[in-house]
Amino acid sequence: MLMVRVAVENTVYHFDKDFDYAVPASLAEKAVPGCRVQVPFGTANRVCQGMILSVHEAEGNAKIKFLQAVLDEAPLLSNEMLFLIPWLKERYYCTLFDAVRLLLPAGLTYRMQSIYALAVGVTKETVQTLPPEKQAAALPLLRQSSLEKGKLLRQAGLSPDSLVLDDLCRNGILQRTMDPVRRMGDASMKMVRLHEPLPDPLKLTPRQREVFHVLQDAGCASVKEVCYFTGVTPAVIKNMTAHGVCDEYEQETYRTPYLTGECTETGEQTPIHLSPEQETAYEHLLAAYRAGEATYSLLYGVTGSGKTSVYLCLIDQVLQDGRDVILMVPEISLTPQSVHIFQQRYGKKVAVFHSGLSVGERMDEWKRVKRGEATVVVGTRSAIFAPLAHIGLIIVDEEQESTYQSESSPRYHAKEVAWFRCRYHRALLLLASATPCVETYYAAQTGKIGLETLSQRYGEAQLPEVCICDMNEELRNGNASVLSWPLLTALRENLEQKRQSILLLNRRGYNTFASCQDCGHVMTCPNCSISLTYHAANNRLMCHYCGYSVPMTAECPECHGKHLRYTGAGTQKAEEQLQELLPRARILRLDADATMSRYAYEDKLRQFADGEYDLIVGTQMVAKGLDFENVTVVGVLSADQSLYNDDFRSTERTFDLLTQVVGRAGRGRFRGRAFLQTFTPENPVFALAASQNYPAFYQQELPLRKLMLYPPFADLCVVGFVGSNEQEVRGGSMVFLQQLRQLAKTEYRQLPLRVLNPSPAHILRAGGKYRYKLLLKCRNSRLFRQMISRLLVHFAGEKKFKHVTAFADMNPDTVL
DNA sequence: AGCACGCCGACT
DNA sequence: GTCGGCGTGCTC
Ligand SMILES: [Zn+2]
Ligand SMILES: [Zn+2]
Repeated sequence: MLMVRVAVENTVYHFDKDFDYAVPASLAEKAVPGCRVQVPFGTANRVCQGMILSVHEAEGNAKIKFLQAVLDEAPLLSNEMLFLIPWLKERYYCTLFDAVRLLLPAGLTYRMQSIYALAVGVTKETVQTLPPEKQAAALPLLRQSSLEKGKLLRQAGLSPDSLVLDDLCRNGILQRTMDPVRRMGDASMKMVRLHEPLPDPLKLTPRQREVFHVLQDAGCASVKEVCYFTGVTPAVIKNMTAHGVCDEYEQETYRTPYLTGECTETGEQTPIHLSPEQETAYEHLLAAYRAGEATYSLLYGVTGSGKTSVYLCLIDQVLQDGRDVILMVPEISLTPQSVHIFQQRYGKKVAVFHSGLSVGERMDEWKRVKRGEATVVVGTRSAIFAPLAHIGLIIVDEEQESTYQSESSPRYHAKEVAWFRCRYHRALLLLASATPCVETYYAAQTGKIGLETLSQRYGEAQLPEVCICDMNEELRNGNASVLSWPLLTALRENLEQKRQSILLLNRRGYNTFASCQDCGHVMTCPNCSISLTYHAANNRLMCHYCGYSVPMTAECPECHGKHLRYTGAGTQKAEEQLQELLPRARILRLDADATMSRYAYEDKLRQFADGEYDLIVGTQMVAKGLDFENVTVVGVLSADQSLYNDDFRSTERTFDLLTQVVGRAGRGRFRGRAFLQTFTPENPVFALAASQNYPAFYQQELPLRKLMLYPPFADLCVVGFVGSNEQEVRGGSMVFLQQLRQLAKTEYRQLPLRVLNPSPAHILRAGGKYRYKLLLKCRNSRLFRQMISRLLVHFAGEKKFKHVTAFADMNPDTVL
């Protein structure tokens, strides 16, 4: 009998596998791997969708059910993708169908919809004998023969999660059928504007008044934006809507400007002149690519060394061979200008993927790639799954960016997926950066992957003058403001001379660390060497990796002075101070995260470039994308929050940021100046960033990683526990730990493993749920993943903890 | 997760 | 006697 293995949509990790189905003779031709199917599943034979993973011949047995329908004419997934599915499941602890969803553009997957109709023989009279609630639910079906679940419940005036319909089905009054429906609807954003006319009298709470003013200024804005600018929660806006002060509505996200920009069919291959250094790197990489085996290299090139030219030359060659290319870039640098470089050269062969695409646009691009019309894919994280058939080269630009790993399940790492694809296609994987992540540089140093270096800045662009501002000194001189004297002076000069400046605030830090005002010593955990966090509740300093804690005192353990202070909260409100200190400056508040629509963001940047603002104040992420002729002063208001964040990567991240800032100041005609403000100027990271010396930073950081057993010398696995009852969540984490210990000392004895005690997550409560976490220093091997997988499956089956969910995340960006 | 099967209390 | 409570176990 002809059988298929199917990844079924309605599974959960703890019982997910490929399920066998028999193929009825009528579908024998159509049932091909890579096609979606409709199958009965579970005791109730609920109809759901699945994906055929493989076809085989086998004996049937009583348990086997039959495929109901094949939903695609031709397979949507290639062989490579079909291999990738179980690989994703094994590495990232997701279900097979979760993996399928990653590979298909949203909008292509169907949603199964429940359609209700009156059962045969049920009449008006039967309905009228029913109790009121049931009657209400059945009445609309006397007028319309069938209705979708949501619509029916709405018409009946019942809540969307009402169970009445199921009851009616059981009583034989209603009949339910499942229908596959295309997930429709484009990416849209919730918008809000003031209601016309406004209610009279207009009564507003202080928070509402803030929202009101923002809306008066802006006319309309996305709910997210309003929340961001005013700091209120969406509930406030909802409340105002309920009182008729404003209206909420959906708006389709703006079509991205650079996708509609015209470009020639084939593009123009203007010749590129490489410097000797670039030429060498290019030749080496080309040779590695030509060798015909999968290869993995790092292109380490200082800021402004012209990595893009090397990319373009390589891409030219790969395309000439008839093979395809993926270029991954961080969201922030996927600007119209950067995309234009590629569109100009490769014309319509370029497909662009990023998070701002509407469902329809994403689908169009996906189809163009699938049909082979686009062979160069430029995009963010999800571009790694582009359905290219003959990959020759994958480039990961700014490879240290943490956005290459997904922060929602499946928590895949795009760089790992890239390596999977390069192995499959015997292609070249090229990671590139001016500040590679320590793990990557280590792999290059130890010869695990190739290394090419570009050490010269292109043209005559010169490094800016860097001023490291000692904020302790400022305090002693009576300056308690957010701007040090040198920075303030520079900003005023710039205003005077009509030049522009950029200031970076820290993203609101979550931790309040303790430092000595006399010697600058920062309190760290003796076990983990990360900064300790001050907890007001018990007046202690705590380590959120291992739970170590000490009482907070005023005495510094280093210099025994009495001025140990905790900082963090209270250093906000920097923006207000800025406006006071520079009353005449036209300040542009900018944020690169999802709070602002892409359109608004590009628009604002253009206004800045046109000189409509004097100063950008942004969070740190903004730093990367900015490149303006007229900007000659760049300042980081406080590098300390980032530097002493309680995370083992905090030094690396801060070095990355500061290096970018310094590397970008003054790229135009005038020499730039960079100001780095800190309470601990003696920290070597500042001098290293000022001189753009990544190798020296690496030499300093690596021994610390080794000593403390952090990547690249160990992998860090976080097991998270979430639930609404704190006791249960805590208990769950303890039981999980016990079972882990048991397995680790018996069956998995050979695994290197160090377990840190379970502890409350950094933000214990989020969204009404309590969260705990367990940290494991391990080696991310197949065997280790098998152990974790078994534990997760077993935990999901524990009746005692059925309200607690556990998940695992390997080397996450932040440790909860 | 969802859903059926199954075994006990309070209703006609 | 039975309707319906939710404990238990399975998903090709
Ligand atoms: Zn001290
Ligand atoms: Zn610790």
